[in-house]
Amino acid sequence: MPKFIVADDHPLFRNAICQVLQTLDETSDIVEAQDMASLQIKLTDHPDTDLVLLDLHMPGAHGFSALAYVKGQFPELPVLVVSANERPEIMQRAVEFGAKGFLPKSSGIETIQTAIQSALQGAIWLPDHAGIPTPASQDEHKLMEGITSLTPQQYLVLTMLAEGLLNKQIAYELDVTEATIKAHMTAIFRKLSVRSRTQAVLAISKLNLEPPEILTY
Amino acid sequence: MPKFIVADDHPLFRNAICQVLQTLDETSDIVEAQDMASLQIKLTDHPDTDLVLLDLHMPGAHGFSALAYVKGQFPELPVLVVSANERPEIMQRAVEFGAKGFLPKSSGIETIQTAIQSALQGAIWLPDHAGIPTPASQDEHKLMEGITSLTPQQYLVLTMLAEGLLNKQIAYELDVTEATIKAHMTAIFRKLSVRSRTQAVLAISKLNLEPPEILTY
DNA sequence: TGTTTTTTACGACTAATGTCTAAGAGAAAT
DNA sequence: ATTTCTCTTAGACATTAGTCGTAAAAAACA
Repeated sequence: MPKFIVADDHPLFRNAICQVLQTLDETSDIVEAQDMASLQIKLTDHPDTDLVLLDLHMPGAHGFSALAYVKGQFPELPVLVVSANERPEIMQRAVEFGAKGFLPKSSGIETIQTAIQSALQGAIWLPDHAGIPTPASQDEHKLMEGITSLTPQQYLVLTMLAEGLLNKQIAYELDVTEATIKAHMTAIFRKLSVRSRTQAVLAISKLNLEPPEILTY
Repeated sequence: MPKFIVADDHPLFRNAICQVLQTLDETSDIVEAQDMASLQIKLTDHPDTDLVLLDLHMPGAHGFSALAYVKGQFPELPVLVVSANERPEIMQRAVEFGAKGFLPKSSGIETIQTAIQSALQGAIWLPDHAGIPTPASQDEHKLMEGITSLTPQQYLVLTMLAEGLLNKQIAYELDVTEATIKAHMTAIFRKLSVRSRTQAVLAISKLNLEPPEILTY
């Protein structure tokens, strides 16, 4: 009886994935999450999860930073990244950053089944058109490590910073003092190796899915 | 005797484009630029330019913001966007934001010739695989208009802000007072409809080439 | 050439950010 | 039971950021 968490903000696609999981094993225990906040809760509530199917574009998730955060909180938990993105570099990055594989949303039923079973057995799975790996830079890895080391609250503050909110606003939303937010900011800057909120925002926007503009001719 | 400006930071590709321009018309007058700063100079030095071939990833250029800026400074000047990006939405956006067309860097010689001649004659040119237009949002247009209305100095300050520099650092680089940079910042915020440098950075990073995550199933 | 308009520039003032030290409460690990 | 880590807050402090009013310079225009 395998246990899954399906994290995707798109209800239709979440349902579709759940359907496929049912066909794989009738006794599957499936938990759903539609944003990073609920995913956080489900993850702590279900420590015996066998596989997380993670969309990188839910509310509160900023591209690969979401993967880094989950891997940081639950290093042993297998994660299969699910995304509408089809770029080979992105797929390769997912694996490089600790995912068990990358499943494009355009995949057919059989493909989805194969990917999940492969991930459950501990193997890495990538689509045929994933191409040749293009390793991430040293800086990218450093940044991912930094996000990995963030505490849940710090990650939350970072995502709110990435919404363009002031310290004051973040404090109000989280119902804490501005002093607390400042303390979190300082901690975040240290971990991400940046010196200001502006640089922090620039750093995580690099983890979105922007192309490194690889020219070959 | 048509006059061109080829703006691309990649020397090999710039040369390749220039070669093609020569084959089109021996008497072509070709000016080259490798970053936004030099492009600015060349544009003012050569007001009789017939067509600009613009790469959106030169130093000082932040995706479509570079196009917006050029169109703002020289509204009548035809611009053909050249990019390694192959995503249909990006190609359509280029035209929607005022370009005469979009030329993928993977194009063959004949394709490049066709695109340039088409642009010279005032027509819009897009590759076959540009697909169906997916209109930009109201916000995107507002943002582009904002960048269009920036003065040269303001655009420069904005790009340096997007590098994560402090006001103090920008002031030092441009050899002006910090007070001046602050004044520019205020003006930039007004034009982009944002309230802080953090939000300004978030705004222009949206114009890079991020996918609107279009799901079709 | 004279006159707007725009751009660039700056100082003074207020608000927001970021650092440091210190410290209490609670949860989790050993 | 003790240690460790996280989250929280405070106050004091230094720095940075942002607004407003104003003025010189440059460009556009008549």
